[in-house]
This record gives sequence, C-alpha cells and structure tokens, in this order.
Amino acid sequence: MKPKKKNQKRQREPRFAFMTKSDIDHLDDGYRWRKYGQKAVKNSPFPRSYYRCTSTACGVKKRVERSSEDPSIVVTTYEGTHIHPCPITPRGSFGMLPPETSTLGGGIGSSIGGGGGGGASHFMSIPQMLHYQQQTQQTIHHHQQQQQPYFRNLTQPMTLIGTSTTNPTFPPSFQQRSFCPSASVNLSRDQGLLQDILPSQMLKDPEE
DNA sequence: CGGGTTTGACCCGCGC
DNA sequence: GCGCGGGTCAAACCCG
Repeated sequence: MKPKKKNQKRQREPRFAFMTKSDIDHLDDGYRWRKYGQKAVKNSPFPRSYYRCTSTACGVKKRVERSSEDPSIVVTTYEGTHIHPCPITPRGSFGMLPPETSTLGGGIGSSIGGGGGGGASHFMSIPQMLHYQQQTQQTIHHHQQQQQPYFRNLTQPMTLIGTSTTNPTFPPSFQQRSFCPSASVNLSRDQGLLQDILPSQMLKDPEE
C-alpha cells in the first residue's frame, strides 16, 4: 500500500556502562519510562528525547530536552495523566534526596542528569512529590523555574525545569550525573546519561 | 528471550 | 499547494 521503510541497517554505537537496565529501571519521577524517539531541536545543539510510561493503560508521556542557552538546565515536559499513584516498587528511600532534586518547579524530582536516565528522585509517589514540592519551592529559587501543579490540571502539558547546577549542596552522587556548572562544553561521555539528550558527536572524544 | 535503546523514515499539522 | 518541523513508528541492535 504505502512504501515502507527502506534499508534501515544501522550500526549502534557502543553503549555506556552506566546506561544499564538497573540505571533506567527506576526513573526520576518514580515511573518507568520507555524512550520512543529522539529529535533534533531547532536552534539548539541538543536533541529532544521522547518517553512514554511503560505502564499499561498509562498514557503519560514526557519530553526531555536541554536548554540551548544553558546546557546545565534540563527541561522535562509531561503530558497526560498518571492514573496509578506509584506503580513502581521503591527500591530506596526518597528521603535521601536533596531538596534541589525537586527544583523542577513542577514538583516532581526529575530529569536531573538527563533524559529519563537520570534517576534523580527515584522513588516518590505522586502525593509524596507534591508534598515535597510544596516544601522545597519555598526555599528554592532557581532560574527558569516554572511552578505548575503536577497531575492537577492535566489538560495542559506541564514543563519541569531541573537544574543540576547552582546547587552547591548537591551530593557527589548527584553531581556525577549532573553537569559541571562551568563545563557545559565539557559534555563528555563521562557525564553519563547525557548521551540521552546530547548529540552523539558531543559525547565523542574530540580527539577521536 | 524479553525488554529497552537507537535512529532513519514516516505522518501530519501549520505557516507561508 | 508546498515545505518545514515536531512527533511517532518500527527495524535493528544491545544487554541482563
């Protein structure tokens, strides 16, 4: 009927060790996301990643992209409604999360460290996140922060902006997954999960 | 082997 | 009507 795909023979680049299943198993906001696409963003060197909630009957999607102005800022846009409060069995305690984890004005700890692979605030149910948001919003004033209710008015997509810089209190474990504030050009593969939202070229060693 | 990522192609809405 | 660009699909690939 319609011409289908031609030869799509591709060669995959070797994946990074840290991008293991365990890493992506429990993603930032407590849900499992499956990446289904990635596109280049106009006027930005950083691609945008598309994720869908892997839970059945869950139509939530999210877009993860990096600010072209400040690569240290990761923008996550959620679309849809989570009908299940906490589908993933917690593997740890969200109490270990630093307040900055929820900087994303939206209230969900998310996206720090890069699209879906970050796992900034792993295990937080929606109510917990909302509560957490209320607590943290009062004292956190990061740039470009948008404060929108999460899972409240779901007819409108919401944008969460997480910054991984300007957070001096970030523990090493998070800094590892975050950008160095002054090293936006040093987006090497060592930054891990960045591959998700960075062009592969940027992840390659320039000397290679 | 199943579930997840990668990535080029396809679809479609929108602006001109 | 056409081109562009954002969003999605799906084959190939990878890993536990």
